[in-house]
Amino acid sequence: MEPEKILNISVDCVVFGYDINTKSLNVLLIKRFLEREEEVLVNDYVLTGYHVYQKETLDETATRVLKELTGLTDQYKKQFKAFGNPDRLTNEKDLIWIRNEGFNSRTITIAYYFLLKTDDVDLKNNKYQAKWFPVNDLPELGFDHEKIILEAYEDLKTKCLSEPIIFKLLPDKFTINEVQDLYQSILGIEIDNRNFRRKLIKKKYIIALDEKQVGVSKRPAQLYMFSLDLYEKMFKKNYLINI
Amino acid sequence: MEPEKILNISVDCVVFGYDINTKSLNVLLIKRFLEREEEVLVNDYVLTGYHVYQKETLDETATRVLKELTGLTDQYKKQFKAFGNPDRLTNEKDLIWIRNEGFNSRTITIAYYFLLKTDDVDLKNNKYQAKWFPVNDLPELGFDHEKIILEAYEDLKTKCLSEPIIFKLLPDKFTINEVQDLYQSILGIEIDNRNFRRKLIKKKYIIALDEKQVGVSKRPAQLYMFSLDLYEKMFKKNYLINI
DNA sequence: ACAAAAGTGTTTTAGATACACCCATGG
DNA sequence: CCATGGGTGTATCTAAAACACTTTTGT
Repeated sequence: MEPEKILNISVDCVVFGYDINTKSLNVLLIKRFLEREEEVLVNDYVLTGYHVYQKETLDETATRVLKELTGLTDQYKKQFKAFGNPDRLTNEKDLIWIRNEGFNSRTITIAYYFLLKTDDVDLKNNKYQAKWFPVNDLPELGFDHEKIILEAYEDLKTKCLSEPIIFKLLPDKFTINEVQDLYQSILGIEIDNRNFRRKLIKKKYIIALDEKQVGVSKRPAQLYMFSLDLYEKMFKKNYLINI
Repeated sequence: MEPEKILNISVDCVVFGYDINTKSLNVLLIKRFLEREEEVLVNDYVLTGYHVYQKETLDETATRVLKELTGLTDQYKKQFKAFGNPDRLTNEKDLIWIRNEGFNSRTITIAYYFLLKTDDVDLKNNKYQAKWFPVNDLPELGFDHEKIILEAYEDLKTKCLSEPIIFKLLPDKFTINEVQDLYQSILGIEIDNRNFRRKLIKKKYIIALDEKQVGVSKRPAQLYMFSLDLYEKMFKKNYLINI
């Protein structure tokens, strides 16, 4: 039997997945489809989310939602904002959907985002018809989910400049150029390869491995890993005022 | 008649007020007191907060709460986190209080913080017995409000390094040393006056006025103001990766 | 041998840091 | 005239920015 739900509080999850091959930052969305008497009433995409249970924390709800969608646990997650406008679920399709599902139109959602690798998710036979979309090329979205995604993206852009969360989007072993590509994808900027390379290699917590890429069709690159342990040991808060 | 409340969703407000005279960053707290048959059951402090109304946004709830407590409107506010652990209101005093007030023990709160000047609030005859406390010397707090305050403070510390929100805590006309004192209070650090002064004066949106302090007992200092307009005009996002 | 991506150095410029004394004013 | 806080200048160092060619490898 399902635990008791809180009917007016949900958690919505923006699942960011980086595709290292296409160099694309993607968002995982599920299909929202409803038809009646041959007529398609609702046909768009939404974030995955669910009501909070009476006996769980918000973090637990988020973890549960991700696991239900992808099977994954222990991924980086961040609660970034609550959305609670009274009109956030009130466009026509949303009302049809809500009536059909029987939940509260005045629902407040606590939004999280997750950072993981597209490759880690197997979407074959996904029961929600989940699909990856580039964050810069989203489909038609239900509810206020476009807004939620864009705010998550903004937070990610800011945060990746000051915290080493970028490595959550990459495999354990990566090349310098892959990190650069990722920054460029997220931030939508061009970075000078020489300067970037020097800067990154200088960090003591970016560790050169005794390994190179295998199975690439051109010159294989040096592999590196990120040591969270070393990062935290040497972390020193700097109070640089930059206004 | 009071609008309909959402019984399990509240907004709590961390009201930061800077006292330019004592150079103290303070938090405004209200008294929580309950006695029965001569026995004091609850006697501590809490944040101000209230349930969200059915027909208002979360921002509107926060604004309303601040107005009710201080009479002030149009102050800088920021929604910074939602707190929703099932056990967040379950220590003994909290349960007594909740039973007495008749609200839901599984309440999720959306926490905001406000930035203003201690001087702008008149606490004479305040109906909530509101009182300022230095953020570094808080009294005994009910619910999970100490945690909420500390998280708000962390967010403020981070944010004041990269956004010009510091000026929300100062009068319109201020001296360079007042800004320095404020940074030092918030961050708990010492700053070199010459370097700080040079750096601040160089900014084009820090405007020297044709005015000096009046009524001070020593050499009056040059007054400056902050131009949000100029700041926004010249604002250029920098993508400095600092991990 | 060639295509493709990996990798490499130097110069300039901007800003952070460190540091100690004189000055203007009100009392 | 003196106590107090306001205000000032320079030298060093670190890191960012700008910039183009050579090397390695798989095919």
